[in-house]
Amino acid sequence: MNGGGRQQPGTTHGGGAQRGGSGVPGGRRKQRVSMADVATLAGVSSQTVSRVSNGHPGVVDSTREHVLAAMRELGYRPNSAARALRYGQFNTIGVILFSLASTGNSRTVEAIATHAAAEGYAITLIPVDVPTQDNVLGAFTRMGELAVDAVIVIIEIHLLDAGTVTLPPGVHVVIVVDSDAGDRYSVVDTDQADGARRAVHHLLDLGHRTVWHVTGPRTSYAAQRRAQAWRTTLEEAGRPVPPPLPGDWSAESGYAAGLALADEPDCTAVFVANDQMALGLLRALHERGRVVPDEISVVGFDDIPDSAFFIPPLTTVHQDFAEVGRRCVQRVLVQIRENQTSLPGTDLVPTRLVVRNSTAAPGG
Amino acid sequence: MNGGGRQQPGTTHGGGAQRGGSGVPGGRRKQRVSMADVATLAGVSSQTVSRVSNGHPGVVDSTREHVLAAMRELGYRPNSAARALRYGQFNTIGVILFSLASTGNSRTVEAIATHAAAEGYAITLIPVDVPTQDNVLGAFTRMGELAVDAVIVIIEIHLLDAGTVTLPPGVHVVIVVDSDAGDRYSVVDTDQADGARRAVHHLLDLGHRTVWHVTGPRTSYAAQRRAQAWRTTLEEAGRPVPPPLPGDWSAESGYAAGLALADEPDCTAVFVANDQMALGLLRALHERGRVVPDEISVVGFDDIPDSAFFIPPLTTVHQDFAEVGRRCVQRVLVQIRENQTSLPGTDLVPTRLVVRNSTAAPGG
DNA sequence: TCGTGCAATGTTTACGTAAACATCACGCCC
DNA sequence: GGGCGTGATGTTTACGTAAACATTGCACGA
Repeated sequence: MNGGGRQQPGTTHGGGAQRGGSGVPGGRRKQRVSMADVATLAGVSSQTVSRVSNGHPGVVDSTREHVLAAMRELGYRPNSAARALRYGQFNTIGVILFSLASTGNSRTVEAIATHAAAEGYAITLIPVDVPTQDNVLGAFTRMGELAVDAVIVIIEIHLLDAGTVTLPPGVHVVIVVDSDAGDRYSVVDTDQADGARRAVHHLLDLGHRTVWHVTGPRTSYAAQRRAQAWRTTLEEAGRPVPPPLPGDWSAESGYAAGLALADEPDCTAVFVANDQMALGLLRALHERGRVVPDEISVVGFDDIPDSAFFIPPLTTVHQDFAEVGRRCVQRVLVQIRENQTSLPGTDLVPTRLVVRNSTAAPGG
Repeated sequence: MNGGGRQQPGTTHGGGAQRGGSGVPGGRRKQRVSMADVATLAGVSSQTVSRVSNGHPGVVDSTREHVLAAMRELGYRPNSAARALRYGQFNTIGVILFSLASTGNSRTVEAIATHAAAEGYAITLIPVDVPTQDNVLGAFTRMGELAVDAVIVIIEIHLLDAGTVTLPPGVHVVIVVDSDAGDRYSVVDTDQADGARRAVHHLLDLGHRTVWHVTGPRTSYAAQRRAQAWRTTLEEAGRPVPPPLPGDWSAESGYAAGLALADEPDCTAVFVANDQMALGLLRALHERGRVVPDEISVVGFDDIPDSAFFIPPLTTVHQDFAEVGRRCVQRVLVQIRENQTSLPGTDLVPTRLVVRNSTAAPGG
């Protein structure tokens, strides 16, 4: 079979870069090595190869060695398509997300991928550029076709919450991040409310009379939670609640809010719903000659790596995205293994406040 | 990790047990609807269902309608495992990457995912936390097992370049970003040298005598390219070449470089190898009372969204990550379709300079 | 000595799909 | 009007794996 007749037309410009790997017969081409090939070489049945491949007991050492040697020689690799067909599962977790652009999402996805890999699962990514019901549903359909074993949804919308999108029944495990659908689905999220509370308390504790707020987009459940907690915390402390300034997560919207805030003589403290907006806000205040933290204190949310190098270094609420990803995978695996469609409940990952130089007592 | 049994949901075998569903959406289990089921309901053979499913001609309209109706009624979805087994391909592209943490990587991956999806391909992600040869090789092995049709590698290392890692022969298509292996593999990359040249020329054109440089990590080919182009451009202009300051992409390393640079009275212009380091550098200069751009001009690289809101807004080299991702997919698909192992050559995506407020004529 | 029983290995089969081949019905031409 | 082509549909088979079942061989006890 070596150098078999079905070779490709010779366009191997690369000079057989792949030839390096020991004498693998055949070379490129599809021709995967199957168990049958290994079995033939090792002089056993393919079932024995299967047993060795899966670490089943009941194979004598000498036989096992032969098989392993044959596997090595042929460069055998199990065919996951066949395996998936056999078992009805792919060892793959699908991830549907809106965008990788935000730090949070990409960090979460990375953690998901890492932990999934550790458990022998690969992840399949489907981005949904515009989160309409159709698109989300389409993504689910694709996931179904791809026969993933579970789907993790990372989308900041209320489609799921509003029940306008019903998750298709074919996919029997779903986990949603950033959603309040905890009663119906399995949800993992950062403890948004707790983080916001910490931020506001920090500012109040410093002596500020009240705290202004720049929100995230209305469509984000996380943004809503943060705003809600900000308001509640102020109310519980008996402080006045200034009108929230609308933002959309972008530095630009933070900049706009900063310009507006610079003209508010009363404002001595701001809680900004994420670090990027805080960056824009800091620049606006700087441009307007408002000194942070002497005149105005600023607290962000996320603790992106850069925030320690803002001017001034930003006090912010740290989100543990890696932990969120880890718990997503953990939950999903539990559900796969127990073969449950859903495991309702919300799993909140705690936050912590990172105090840097953007906050101080008022009138400092 | 052992024994007691490989957690079969025992009931699933031995017959109809897999029909476990309780009718409720979500209560169903495996419940795979196969072509045979559709065929039975439609009163045709499964082959006819296959023909309808794949849009083959030669099916009479009335029959087709029956089949489609049956599909709808049963919620039929093709099983990609079986399909993959049949065809020997998965319609999946594997992506091996070092980290999603950098803006560039996550944007590139997002673009890859988007364009792949448009072509009917899903992407499977495997992160390699520590890019040792073993880990990279392991990732390839996993990819092989997953039966992806192609692999895109996004790793900033020289393992591939140095030839210490030989890409396994089982996977017949490979594209590498950020590598100089263009002679052996198919490479798509931003035109690093061109971007760096633009940055340096911009500063020289403003009247600066020379330009300092904060580099990326030594292991990054992109960083090397930028540094090389910086040096060459200065030399060609007959300017002195100051000693480069080492960085590692992080804002922190940029901060350190900034502190060092603040003490260089000669320094009037810096080209920083990425925006994050520029952020740290700006803060260091600010702390030391060195005014940007009046005393020192700064140019970054990447044009991350935040850079427009640095203090001052950063002049930087724009990288089109989306385009890089798009071309990766395009190349990979060409290779898959032509069934080539490799399509050597380097595809460079151009950059452009975005001038903001961090640069000015010297002594301004 | 011959079963017995168990451990090691082989054989059959099914998973869902689709190519290749087989059949069937119908209408057309000589 | 009968052979025959053509288009519509059915049947067989293979893809690679692994559970279920079948077979072999050997040790041990009666």
